[in-house]
Amino acid sequence: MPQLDSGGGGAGGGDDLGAPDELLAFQDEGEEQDDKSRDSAAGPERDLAELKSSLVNESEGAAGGAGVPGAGAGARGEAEVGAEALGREHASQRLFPDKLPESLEDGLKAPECASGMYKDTVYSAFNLLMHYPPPSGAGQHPQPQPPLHNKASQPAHSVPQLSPLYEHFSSPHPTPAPADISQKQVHRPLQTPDLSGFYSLTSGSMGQLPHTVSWFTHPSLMLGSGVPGHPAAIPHPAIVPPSGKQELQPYDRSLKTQAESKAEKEAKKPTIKKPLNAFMLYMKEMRAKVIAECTLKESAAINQILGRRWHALSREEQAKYYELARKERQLHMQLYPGWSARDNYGKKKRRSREKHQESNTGGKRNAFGTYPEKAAAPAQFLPMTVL
DNA sequence: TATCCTTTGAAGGTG
DNA sequence: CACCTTCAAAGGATA
Repeated sequence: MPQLDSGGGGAGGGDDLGAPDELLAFQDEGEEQDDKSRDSAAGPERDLAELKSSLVNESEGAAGGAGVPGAGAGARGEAEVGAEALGREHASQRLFPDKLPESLEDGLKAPECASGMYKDTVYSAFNLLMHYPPPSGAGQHPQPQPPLHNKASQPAHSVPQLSPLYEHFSSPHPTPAPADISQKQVHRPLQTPDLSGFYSLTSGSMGQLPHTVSWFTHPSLMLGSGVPGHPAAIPHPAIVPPSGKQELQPYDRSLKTQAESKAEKEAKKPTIKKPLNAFMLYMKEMRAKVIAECTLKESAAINQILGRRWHALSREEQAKYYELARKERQLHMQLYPGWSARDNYGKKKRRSREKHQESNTGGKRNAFGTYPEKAAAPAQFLPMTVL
C-alpha cells in the first residue's frame, strides 16, 4: 500500500502521520517478554523489566506446561508477586485493597480476569487465552478466543457505543451490538473525496477491514465545513460538549443558557477530542469482550488486562490498529485543520498533580516508570511502508 | 460532582 | 534530542 498521505497536502501540513513510536512498539511487541525477563541488563532496570514481565507472566506464564520461560509468576511466592503487583504506590492501594471488591472477586471467577494484579493464584486457564496464536487469516481481527466455559458468548454488560470507525473492523461476531450501529455504516457515500484514498483499504491487513468507514462520512460531520446540519445528525465522536457528556447535545444546553454571555457561549463550544491512538482503538473494541469474559466493570482493571493483551498481539495484529489510528489522525487533521492537542490541555483538572510527580519522580507513565515506546529498541518492522 | 485509576500512544512543552 | 506531561476511553471508586 502506498503511503496514505502520499498526496502530501493534508490540511495541517504534518503529512506523514505515521508515528515513529509505532515502529518501536512493534519491535517491542513479541520479543518483549523474553527480552525483558532474560536478556535485559541487570540492575534496577532489570528489576523494572522483571516486574513488568511478571505482571504479564503472572497471567500468561503460569499455565500448566506452556509457561513463559524466565521469571514467571510460578517462581514467585504469592506474597512476593503480590507485593510487586501492589507496589504501585497509592494507586494500587486504592485499586486493590486488602479485600477485593466484589466486582473483582467476581472477575476472578473468569480465568481471563485472574491476573496477578489481584491475586497470585492458580488460574491456569487464563494462559490459554493469552497464548492464542494470532489469527493468521487476514481480516481476522485480533481477539483471543474466549474460553469455552466462560461467558464470552453472553452479551457484554455494557456494549460501548463504538463509533463506526472503530467498529468497522470489529469482530463480525461481536457481542450483540445495537442495531443502529450497522445502520450507521450502511452504504454511506463518502462525502469527503479527498479522504477517500485513505480508506481504500485494498492491501495488507488493513485491506481486510470493512471498507465502509466512519463517523466522518456522516452528514453531521460536515458541520465543520459549513454543510447544513442533518436533522438526525450524530455528533462526531471527537466533538464533545464541554461538560464531557457526549449524550448532552449542545443544542439542548443552549435552551437554558439563553442569557449567558458570549464568553460563556464561547466556552461552551464543543470540545474537539484527540484522535484515538492504536491502543485506544484496541481498547474500544476489546473492552466489551473483557467485560463479558471477566465480569469486570472497573475500567482500571480492564485496561490492565487489555494492556497485556495488547503486548500479546502479533505485530500484524497491532499493525491494524496502528494503521487505523493513523487514519484517525489523518482524518482528524483534515476535519479540524487548526486543531492542536494543546487546545485541550488543562481542560482536565487534575486533583493531585503534585502527588503524581512525587510518587513517580518524573513521568507518570506506567507502573514501571518507563516510557514503553521510548524504552524499546530500534524498530525492525516498518508497518507504514508495508501497509 | 469531579477526579482518580489504569493502560498505550500521540503530541506538545521544556531544558 | 531526550525527557516529561497531558490527553484520549471507560466506568467503578473515591474525595
